[in-house]
Amino acid sequence: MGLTVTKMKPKKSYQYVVEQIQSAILNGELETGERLPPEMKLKDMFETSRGTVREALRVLEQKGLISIRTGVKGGARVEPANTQAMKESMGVLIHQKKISLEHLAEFRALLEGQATRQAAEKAKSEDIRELEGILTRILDHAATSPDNWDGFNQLDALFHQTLARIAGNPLVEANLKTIHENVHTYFQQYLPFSDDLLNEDINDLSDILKAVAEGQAEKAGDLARSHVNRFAALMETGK
Amino acid sequence: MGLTVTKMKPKKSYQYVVEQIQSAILNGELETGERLPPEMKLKDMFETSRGTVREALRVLEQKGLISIRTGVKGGARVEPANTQAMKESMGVLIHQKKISLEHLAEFRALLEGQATRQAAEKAKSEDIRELEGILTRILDHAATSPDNWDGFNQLDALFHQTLARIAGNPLVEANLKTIHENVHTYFQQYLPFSDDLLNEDINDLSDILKAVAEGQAEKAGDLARSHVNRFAALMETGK
DNA sequence: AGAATTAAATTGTAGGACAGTTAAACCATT
DNA sequence: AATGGTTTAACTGTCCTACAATTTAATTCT
Repeated sequence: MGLTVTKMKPKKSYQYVVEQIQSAILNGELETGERLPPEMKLKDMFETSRGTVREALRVLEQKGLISIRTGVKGGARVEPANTQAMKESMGVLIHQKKISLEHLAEFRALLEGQATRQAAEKAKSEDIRELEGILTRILDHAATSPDNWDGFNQLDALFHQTLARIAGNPLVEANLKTIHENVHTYFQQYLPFSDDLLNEDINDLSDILKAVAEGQAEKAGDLARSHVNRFAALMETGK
Repeated sequence: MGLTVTKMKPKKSYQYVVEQIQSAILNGELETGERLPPEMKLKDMFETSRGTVREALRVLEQKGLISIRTGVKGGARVEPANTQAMKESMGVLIHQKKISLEHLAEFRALLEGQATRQAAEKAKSEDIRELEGILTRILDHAATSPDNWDGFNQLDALFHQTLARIAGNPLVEANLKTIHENVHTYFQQYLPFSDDLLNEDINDLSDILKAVAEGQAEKAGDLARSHVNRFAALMETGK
């Protein structure tokens, strides 16, 4: 019985609208920032009702492909590529306990390791300067407002995201960004602030930067991995 | 100037509906499979219009939290947790960022390596049997319809996805599935069929399975990585 | 020139009507 | 008593119309 069938379920009409607008966006027929026709016009173009068009627009909005504003010159505009939808769906999965802190940390360690290793291979001198700049800001921050744990974490994430950008693979970059955002949102609570922790983190980042600057790819990757793993372990034990 | 503000943009009313239903689902107040009230009832409960309720339901549907059926006993039902929405948004990103075959392959090799290594660590005897079953089907397929390249690729993907499932990290699993789908859709063209290729692939999979069955994690991971890299290189050269 | 007002374009929300879909209840025929 | 067809009722799917709210641009007033 090698027969395979696909269910013949008729598409709802808003789906046609979604599909066509989506592929226009993905194919570049609609450029980033470009304005879509108003709902009334779309309704005529697709020969459907305004309600149907609006349902389609809601879906496209949720997918992060467009944003909508009211008023004259308002309407739907094509959004630049962003990880918002991915972040949200990962957040939902975390809530649903389909993804645990362990899963997140494991995946993160894998990606940070890869990103850092590649960054060490590819980094140009201006990249190194950029990383140094971020590290300086972190040191500043630690010196001036050492109890602003949140701002500190944002700088830490920026450091890692910059490494990912330097590494040059947008898939790694996007996934890491999503993970950072979700760790921040859901698991920050588990990592209480302490002076030791802050210094430990700064030391780790310095070591990583040093290895990257010297082009020691394997070492840089290993440092990044163990850095992530160590902090994840702290979160899991709750201290 | 350490003042940070969040814009006061009034929420649209469908968003209140989305939020409340979403948190009811995530908090478990609405159980998986449970039926939501019909649109008319929801409209009354939220004191809004049916159109607004429908826009909210579209968003929840897109988020993968509910599914909707027509007819009596139809309506919105809470979906089990799934990675559909995440895969979709990642797929969109791959398109939008025009991610190259190289980046895709690099990322894939990283994930397949990790998944296969972990599968080797965790696989139970029934997992091994399942993989053997898939390999048998592949051999069958090669024997009976050796020129059905497409069906062959699907089985190959199934083998890798099963490894990912055994590995047990849903993030790795979802990412790999997305990549398989996209490789399948966009790059099939670049890898023309040949008998040698097919045999090579079957040999690779056998070796991987052997290493997994013997619990040789590092070896299994390395085999998977080089397997992916070799095929990616073939695609890039166009033959 | 600058401030206040009005106008116009466009989405947001509400309500009503009817068509399409499906599960279940009912009925008829063998 | 099973089988098969028909009706009914509970829903979603689609369309239409009307008006409120929001925002930019144009106009008028001082």
